[in-house]
Amino acid sequence: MRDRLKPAGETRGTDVLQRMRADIISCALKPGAKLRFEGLREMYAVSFSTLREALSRLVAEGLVIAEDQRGFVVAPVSIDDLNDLTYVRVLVERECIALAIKHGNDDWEADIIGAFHRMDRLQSRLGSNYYLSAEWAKLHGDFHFSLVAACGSPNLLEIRQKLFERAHRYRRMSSQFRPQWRDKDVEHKMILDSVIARDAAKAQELIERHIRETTENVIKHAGHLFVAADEERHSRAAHVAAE
Amino acid sequence: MRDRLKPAGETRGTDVLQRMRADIISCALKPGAKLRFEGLREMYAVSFSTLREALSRLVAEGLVIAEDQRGFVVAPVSIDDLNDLTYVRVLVERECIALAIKHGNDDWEADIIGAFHRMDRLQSRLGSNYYLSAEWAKLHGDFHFSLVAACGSPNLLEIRQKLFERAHRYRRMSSQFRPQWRDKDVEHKMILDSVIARDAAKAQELIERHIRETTENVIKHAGHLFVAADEERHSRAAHVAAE
DNA sequence: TGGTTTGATTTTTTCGAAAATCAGCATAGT
DNA sequence: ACTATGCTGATTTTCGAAAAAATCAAACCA
Repeated sequence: MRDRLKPAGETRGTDVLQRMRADIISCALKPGAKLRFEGLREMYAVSFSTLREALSRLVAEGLVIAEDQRGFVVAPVSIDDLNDLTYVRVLVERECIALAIKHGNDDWEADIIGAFHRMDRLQSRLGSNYYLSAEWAKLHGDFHFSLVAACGSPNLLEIRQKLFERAHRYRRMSSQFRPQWRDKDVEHKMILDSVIARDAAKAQELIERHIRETTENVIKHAGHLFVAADEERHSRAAHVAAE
Repeated sequence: MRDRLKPAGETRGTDVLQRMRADIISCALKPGAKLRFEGLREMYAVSFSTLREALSRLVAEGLVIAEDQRGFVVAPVSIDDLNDLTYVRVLVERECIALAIKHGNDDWEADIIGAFHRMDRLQSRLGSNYYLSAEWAKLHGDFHFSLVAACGSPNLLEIRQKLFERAHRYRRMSSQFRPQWRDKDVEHKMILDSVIARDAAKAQELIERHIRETTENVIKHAGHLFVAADEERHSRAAHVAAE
């Protein structure tokens, strides 16, 4: 089941990278955990070098931290990190969405509406626990990307994407400790409308609030985990693969 | 001469990464050039895996581009890329400097003045061709970093640093085709003064102009190289190590 | 001629063994 | 008792050979 067909021209290292990224975001690999090669080699069924390459790439994405001569560690989570991440995300997303509204054409609008629809439909189908679904998370990511896709700046979009994925790990962490998510779909619809109406200032305002409120919720519901995860790293950073 | 003493705890891969980054920025490895392993292995005297790791990390910095199953290529240069880079840099640097002015303390100010002094002195010593010196480039980078060092956002600083280095390659390219640099030291002094005076709006304005004017100069003096470099990639992307 | 297949060659990617380094523990010296 | 030193086992890092994939060119057919 793990050995699904490789998309044409995809390298094994790239495949491991993606699986590992997913595992870090889903916290199957816990924040702060030591990443020992022997364990990972079994877990992902690849060699040292391939593993090392994937790890190096994850370091660049900020999901893994490397210390020369003493291996790799899953990037720890902390309130400071989350706040900084939020700060930068607000800056970048505001810029992206303003640019997209300026440059976007009809196709761009159509893609947004389509992405929203897909996300909305799956949400209805899944019921109140939609936010635990990996598939919904994917569509949610697609929707947010569609909003800024027409931004026209490859560099800004790339930066945005990396930040989004790091934030995703925090959202994911909190979603497990939260009885009910707030009405995000209402917010999404409002953002959608403001974008289609080409009201840049309003879209910026809404997206900023969307990001900030999510962060507040994460801290409220999962903040207690952060310190624990960090302590774990210092005490017994052990057996990751087993869990 | 190449095998200088390794700083304690530094890994061979990290060492290669740094040498390669320097070579790409200095265009010893030309934009768009195919990076063949056999050649690089001789050039840097390391094994395939180590090389591969360094390359992967450079991909993350945007200095190298990887295509699965068909190797690595030095990131090409183009006017579009430079313009986009400039756009994002203006956004990021403006934010950084405003934050630094807000949060910086006396030590921060002292570091800036020190960094400017070092740069200024070397500049006088080197005379009119200062901008060709690698050492001056280093101090120039240090000065610009010192301006924003107190910004307080690790994420923003990291993004800034990567963008700065990519832009550095463009500056470097143009510097070889330019008879005389403009009076950057005057601009630097003005930025310095506005920062010490804690005039955020002015500092933002000056740094933006500094970046934009540099870009304009690069395009004017080196723009003709960009297309050529790109064509080269398509036609005969050959022997890099030899040159 | 134009386009496709085949096979040899080059280049990239993967592998696991070997070397280097680190962390923990015991021993010796002050 | 306390720091320094040297061992031992665990872990990371490096290596180059072997496997996989792409490229190039000649041969082939329509």
